Amino acid sequence: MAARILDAAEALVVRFGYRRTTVDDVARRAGVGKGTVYLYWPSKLELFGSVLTRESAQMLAEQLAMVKADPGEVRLHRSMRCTFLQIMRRPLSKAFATRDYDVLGELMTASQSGVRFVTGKIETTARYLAVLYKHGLLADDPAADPALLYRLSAAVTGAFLLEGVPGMGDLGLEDKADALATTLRRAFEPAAEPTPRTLRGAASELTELYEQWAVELAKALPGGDT
Amino acid sequence: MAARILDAAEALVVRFGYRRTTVDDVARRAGVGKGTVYLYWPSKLELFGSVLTRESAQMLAEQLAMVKADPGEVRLHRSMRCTFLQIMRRPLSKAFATRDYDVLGELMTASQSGVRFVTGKIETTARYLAVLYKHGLLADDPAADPALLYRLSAAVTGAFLLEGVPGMGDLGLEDKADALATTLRRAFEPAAEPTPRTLRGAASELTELYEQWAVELAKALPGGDT
DNA sequence: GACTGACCAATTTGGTTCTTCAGTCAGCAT
DNA sequence: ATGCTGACTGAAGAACCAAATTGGTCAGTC
Repeated sequence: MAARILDAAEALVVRFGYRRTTVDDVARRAGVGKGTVYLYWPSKLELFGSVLTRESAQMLAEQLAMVKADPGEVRLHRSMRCTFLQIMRRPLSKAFATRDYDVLGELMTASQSGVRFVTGKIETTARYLAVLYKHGLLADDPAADPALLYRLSAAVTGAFLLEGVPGMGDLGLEDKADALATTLRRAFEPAAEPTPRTLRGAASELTELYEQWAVELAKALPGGDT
Repeated sequence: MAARILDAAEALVVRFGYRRTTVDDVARRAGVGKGTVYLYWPSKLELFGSVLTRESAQMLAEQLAMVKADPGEVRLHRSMRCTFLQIMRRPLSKAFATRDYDVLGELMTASQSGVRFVTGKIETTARYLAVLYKHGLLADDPAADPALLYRLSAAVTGAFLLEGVPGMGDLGLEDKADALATTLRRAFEPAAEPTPRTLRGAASELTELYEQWAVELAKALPGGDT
C-alpha cells in the first residue's frame, strides 16, 4: 500500500514537479482515498521525502551489488563515477542534485527530508572515507584533515551543478563521469594501484557499512517495501 | 564620467540588487541626468554588464601584478587560489560566481553581459591552459583532451557553488582556497616541482596574454577609465 | 554640442476577490 | 471494532484590474 502511494507520488512529481502535484492527485492515482495517505505520512513534505529516501535506497542497493560483483568498485573514483551516472539517469535524483527548483520546489529547501537526506549522505560518506583510508585507498587521512570532506564535496558538486550551465555540457554523460573519475583518482587516491587483496578487504568492510545504511533507510520508510 | 556612473551603479547593485536598482537612482547618485547614462550605454543591462566587466578588469590587473612579482603565481593551483579569493571578497563577483539570483536577477541569465562575460573567460582559460601545457606545467594536453576544460570547470565550479550550501561551509575562506588549490595541483599538474626557469618562461608568455586580454576588456568599456 | 528631465509605453505593484489545496475527522463499509 | 474514505475548513495562492514605476526617448536648455 505504502509502496503504491510512493509509486504514484514519484510518477507525478517527475512529471509535474512538487508544487503542482497535490496529495489528492497522488491518492487518486494510487487508487486510495486522500485520508489514507495521511495514515502513513504526517505531511505532504514527508511523503515526498520518502520518495527521495526510497530512490536513494534503490541506488544504494545497486551500488552494493556492484561492489559484490567487483571489489574494485569500492575505489573512490569508481564508486563516485557510478553514483554520478545513477543520479543523472534518475530524473528525481538528478533534479535534486542539480538543484532544479522547478521540479522540487520547497522539498529542496525544507529542513526535513531534503536536507536531512543530504546530511545523512555526508555523514555516511565520512565513514566511507575512513574505511578507504584504513585500507590505503585514500591519499590523506580524513580524521587528520578536516578539509578533506570539503574538498571532495566541492569536486563532486561541480560535476553536478555544471550540468545546468549551457555551452559547457556538450560532452556525453559517460564522458562527464569519466572526467569526474579522473579528477577524483588523481586528487584523492594514492598513485599506486591497489592490490586485489586490499580491494577485497575494503569491499567486505564497506559491504557491511552499506548494509547497515540500507537497513537504516528502510526503517525510515513506512511499511517494508522496496 | 562613465567611471562615476559605474561607481554609482556598482554601489547600488551591491546594496539593493539589480532588480531594485533603477537607472534613475544610478544617475542621481552619480550626479548626472538619466539621459546621460543612455549617452554611454544603450540599456540598463549593458550598463550593469560594464560593472561586471570593470570588476573583472580590476581582478585581471591584480593577477597580472602578482605574476610579475612572483612567476610561481602562474601555476594553475596558485592562480586559481588567488582568483577564488579575489572573487569571494568582491560582493558582486561573488554574487555572480555563486549564482545569487537575488542580487543579479536577469543580469545573470541575459544573453548579453553575464553570459558573454563567462564565455569570454572560458575562451581565455583555454589559451591559458595551452600555454601552461607548453611549459610543462599541466599534466595533460588540453588540445588532445577535450574533456580537460570540462574537468577543470567542474572542479572550480564546485568550490564556488558549495558556498551557498549550509552545513558545509564552516571553513574559513583561506582554508577553502587551500582546499581548491590542493585538488587542482594534484588533479591537473605534473607531480614534479617546476624549475624557476620554467616558471619565468611561462610567466613572460602569460603576462603578454593577460595584457592583451586587459586591452580587450578596456575596449569593452565606454571611456578610458579604471 | 554636451547634457537634461518631462514624457510615453510597457511593465510592475498593491489590493481585492475567488479558487485551490493541505490536513482533519465524522462516518461508512466490512 | 477496524480500516479507509471523502466532504469540510482555514489558510495560501491564483486571477484580476487599477494605479504607480520604470526603461528608454527626444525636444529643448545651457
